[in-house]
Amino acid sequence: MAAVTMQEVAELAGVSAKTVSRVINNEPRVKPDTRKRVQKVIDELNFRPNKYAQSLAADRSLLLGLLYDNPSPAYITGLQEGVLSVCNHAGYGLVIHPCHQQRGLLLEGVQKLLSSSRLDGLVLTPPLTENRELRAFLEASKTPYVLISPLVSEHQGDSVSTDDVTAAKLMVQHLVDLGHRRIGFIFGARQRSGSEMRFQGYLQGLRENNIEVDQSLCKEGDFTFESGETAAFDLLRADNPPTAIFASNDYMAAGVIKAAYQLRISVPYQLSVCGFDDNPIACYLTPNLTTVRHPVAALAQNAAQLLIGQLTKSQADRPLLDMSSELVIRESTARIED
Amino acid sequence: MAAVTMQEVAELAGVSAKTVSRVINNEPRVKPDTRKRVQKVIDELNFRPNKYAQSLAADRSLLLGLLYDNPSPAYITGLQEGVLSVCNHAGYGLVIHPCHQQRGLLLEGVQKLLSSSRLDGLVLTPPLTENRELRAFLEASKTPYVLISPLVSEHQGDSVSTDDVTAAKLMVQHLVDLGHRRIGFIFGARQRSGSEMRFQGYLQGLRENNIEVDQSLCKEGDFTFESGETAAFDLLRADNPPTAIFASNDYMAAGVIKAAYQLRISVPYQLSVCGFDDNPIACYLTPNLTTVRHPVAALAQNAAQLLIGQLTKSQADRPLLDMSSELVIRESTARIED
DNA sequence: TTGAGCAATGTCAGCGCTGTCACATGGTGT
DNA sequence: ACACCATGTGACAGCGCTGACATTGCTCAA
Repeated sequence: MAAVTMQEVAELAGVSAKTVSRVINNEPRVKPDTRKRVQKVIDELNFRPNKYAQSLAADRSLLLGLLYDNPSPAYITGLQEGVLSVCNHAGYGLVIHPCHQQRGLLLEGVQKLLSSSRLDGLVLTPPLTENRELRAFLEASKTPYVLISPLVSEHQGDSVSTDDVTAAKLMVQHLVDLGHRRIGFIFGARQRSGSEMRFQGYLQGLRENNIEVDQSLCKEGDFTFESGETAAFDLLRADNPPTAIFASNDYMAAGVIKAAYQLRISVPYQLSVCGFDDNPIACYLTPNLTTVRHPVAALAQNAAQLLIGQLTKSQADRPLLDMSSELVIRESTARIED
Repeated sequence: MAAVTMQEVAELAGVSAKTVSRVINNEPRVKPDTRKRVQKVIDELNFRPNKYAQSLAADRSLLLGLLYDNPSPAYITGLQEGVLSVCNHAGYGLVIHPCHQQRGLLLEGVQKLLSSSRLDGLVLTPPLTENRELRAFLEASKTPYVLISPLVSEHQGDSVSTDDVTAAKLMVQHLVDLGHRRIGFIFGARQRSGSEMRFQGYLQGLRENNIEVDQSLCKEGDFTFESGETAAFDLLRADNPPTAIFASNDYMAAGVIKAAYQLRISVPYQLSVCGFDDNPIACYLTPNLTTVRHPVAALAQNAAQLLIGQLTKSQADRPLLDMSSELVIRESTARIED
């Protein structure tokens, strides 16, 4: 390995080590000429600054942390890739930290993480974004952080979110366009982010199409498969069942499909079903699921960008990416037939 | 924050910094008495050694890397948690590195990773384990690594694997116990680990039950949903179709379920279907899938343990965890009815 | 009694960088 | 002509820890 050091670069470029340091840190006050010369040597020697020395000397870790306690592995890995891509470009490292709120020790774990890895900042993901205790701790310890899709926007700091209201409205419009007017809705867990927004989108979508809201078509759920199945049984066994069911996420939509199967109701011919999130399962269900795809990686990239901006005080780094969600129409929704 | 340093601990404990260093590194040559006294101060002050200083001084990063290019997010997050749990206990950090073999630049990315993060060792996961170029590079750069579920065992270094042969045999036995004798089999991608072993298990299972192997019941697949669907169509439209289909993974099993649905063959009443891996989708399918669960976290923990042992030359750290797979019987397999 | 041998601890330089400050240079305004 | 400032660069200490080696105080065989 025999790693190249700044010294060697400095000597070869005929400058002091400090100037090399200035170049790699993009400090101003370096003559463009010098900068170019140094950069050339850096490239030639394939020099990479020793992160540990950097961190030690500058007392910053160049590390971000990604905290999560989310049941969807696909969502997690999507976020990871997004954050990582920004980190790599910005010379930061990423420490992932799966939490388990249920099992307690959340705070202790985070505390340990912060003190042992000395992270520069954190990215919080739902449902951790709603953990007041955690937020309070971070505020108290003055740890910079950004939130991804927080429930409430009362937060004074940085956060990024998708526009679930618009997305849900789009989905309702899709169903209405297919001729549906009795559209059932299954809530997600009330305290989790997204739930309420999705419902608002549902309401707005109906309103825009002059469809009266029927409370009996709106059922509680908690984002789990089982809750979707139960809610669907309720809806489908009622006197005047819906011709379409909009579940607030894909897991619940999968439950709806199962309930329909058991009641010998054919999807999509007798019942249209749609979900939300575009979880990988959407493609594996029979029939595969019409749903809404979120720009998970873009969310994560923007969050990381924001955080790094906050850390370096150089806000105007690069423009944020588009974060609009997209309707993915597959097989589970169809024109009404009966 | 005002982090506590070794100096402060040393003064309070009435010893030199070096002795504190000895304690936190578990070096011998420290009087039990002294060790206890120092440890007490460490606990009281909640002292955590500065990793960056440690790394810089000792020229080791205390960092492991986890390389993957696997399409299953659930598998990935499972591995991450396993490796992390060991890392945390051993004072190591983890750097995750999603790769994209297809898009090229794999080697370049790894090279960059190694030189910028100076990882102490790597954990390779399938299908990266089969990348000769990568392995050659690691050997050449003398980077310690362990393999998870490699295809071939010609590897002289460390690796951990599940016993897919036995697991597949268990599955066949389960089907036979339900009365099936014509059992279809769908291969995974030949070059990927597990494929061949699963087939061997299938063959052995049949042999043990004195069932003759019917080549026409064995179809090619490549671990994708579509390949499973296609293979199932082939199998089910044949003259003498199987009464059960054993797909080498859950994605293909989902494809089989879809094919059966389209052919109006009821699962499990007219056809039993089973998968392999216990991917989360197994629980969301209708009917939900009988499959084989792997101890993913245990695999990862053992791999990390092995790697750290290799790095510290102290092999006998702690015993490895059990890595046997387990049959998970759900709704998609049933007694033969016709 | 002595010195060899070892266990337990300390001393000190230095890992590769960055912060601070000092210095050199050249352009301005008066 | 001078002070004054902005710009570009370098010298140097030191971040918190560990490796190599030095030192101390034992024990124990000859």
